[in-house]
Amino acid sequence: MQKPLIIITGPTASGKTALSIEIAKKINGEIISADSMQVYRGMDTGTAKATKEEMQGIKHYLIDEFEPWEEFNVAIFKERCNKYIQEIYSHNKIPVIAGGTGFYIQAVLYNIDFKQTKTDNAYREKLWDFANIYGACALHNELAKIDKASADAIHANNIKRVIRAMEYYHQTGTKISDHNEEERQKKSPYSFKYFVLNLPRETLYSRINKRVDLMRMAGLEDEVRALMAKGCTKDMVSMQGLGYKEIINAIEQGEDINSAFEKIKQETRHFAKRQITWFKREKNTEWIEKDQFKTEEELVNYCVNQCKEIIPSNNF
RNA sequence: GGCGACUUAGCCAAGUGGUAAGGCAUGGGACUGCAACUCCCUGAGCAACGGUUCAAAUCCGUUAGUCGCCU
Repeated sequence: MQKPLIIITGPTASGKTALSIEIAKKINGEIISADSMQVYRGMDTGTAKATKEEMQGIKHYLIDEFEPWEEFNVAIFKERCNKYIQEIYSHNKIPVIAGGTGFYIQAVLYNIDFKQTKTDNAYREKLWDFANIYGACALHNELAKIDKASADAIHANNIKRVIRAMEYYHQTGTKISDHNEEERQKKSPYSFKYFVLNLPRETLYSRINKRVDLMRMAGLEDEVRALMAKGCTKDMVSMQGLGYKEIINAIEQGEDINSAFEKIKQETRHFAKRQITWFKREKNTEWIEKDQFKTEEELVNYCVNQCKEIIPSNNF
């Protein structure tokens, strides 16, 4: 029998964290964060991490589990997340995945296979060099020779994806396009509820702007300086996080911090838009238009009722 | 009141006689081991009116607005 899984996601600043905690409280759940940046220690205000008090005693997983200089990616996420899901079931609780990284959610929800191979950095670099010397199109042509379907699907300028497709072939001898096709057919092993929290665009954008102002007041700049003092550099994946890369740049280039914060707002708005595009494409989602609910309580109750459809009644 | 400059998409901005570059924003989209990443697509007929010309955003005139200087 398929086990229950609750997913709470949506664009940044839509209120996922608070909602997930309220729901977890009511359905006897524990939360697994699906956020590519909250996994890092020391990155708190910039990632809008929930505080201990806000968590209200609900157990959270995949927050503060890695140092900012450690390697982390979907494959690692999936492995850990699966482990925690089992652990939560063994406590007779319901796993609630909360966070805005759609790719990570997809990986777990559809049990995407990432094979056993490791990232091949040397090979990736070799291809990067090739692209730098001969151009993105030349690299893309190389991909077309080994995997025509991928080359057709990936734009030549998207070097990162072109490289991954080539790396896949290099490591497995099979085409990533075939692999993706297979994975796409998969049915979820879970009985799930996939909530996508949303707000009118205008409201969302003004919440984002306000939130960045609050992060600034809460000392985001100091947080970044502290990370830099610990040895964090802008080429690390963790430092590509919104708010981090802009401030590092401003500090290193000696640029105006005000414009750095304006840039953070702008890029966060762009990010929210990309997230929405992602969730629109996902199947079997339940969109929650937050402004249709009069109170937070009404919203929580609605979601909890929806969850009951897939949760055994002895959990309440 | 006089003199001068300017007026091109939501914003910035090229074009100075041959049928409107570019950037940003906005909106849409892709994404299956870096995903808060990376990448793609997306618009106006040039303040208004009237002239000159085969042809005007580009030249001339009038009007309006904006800015500067002067009295």
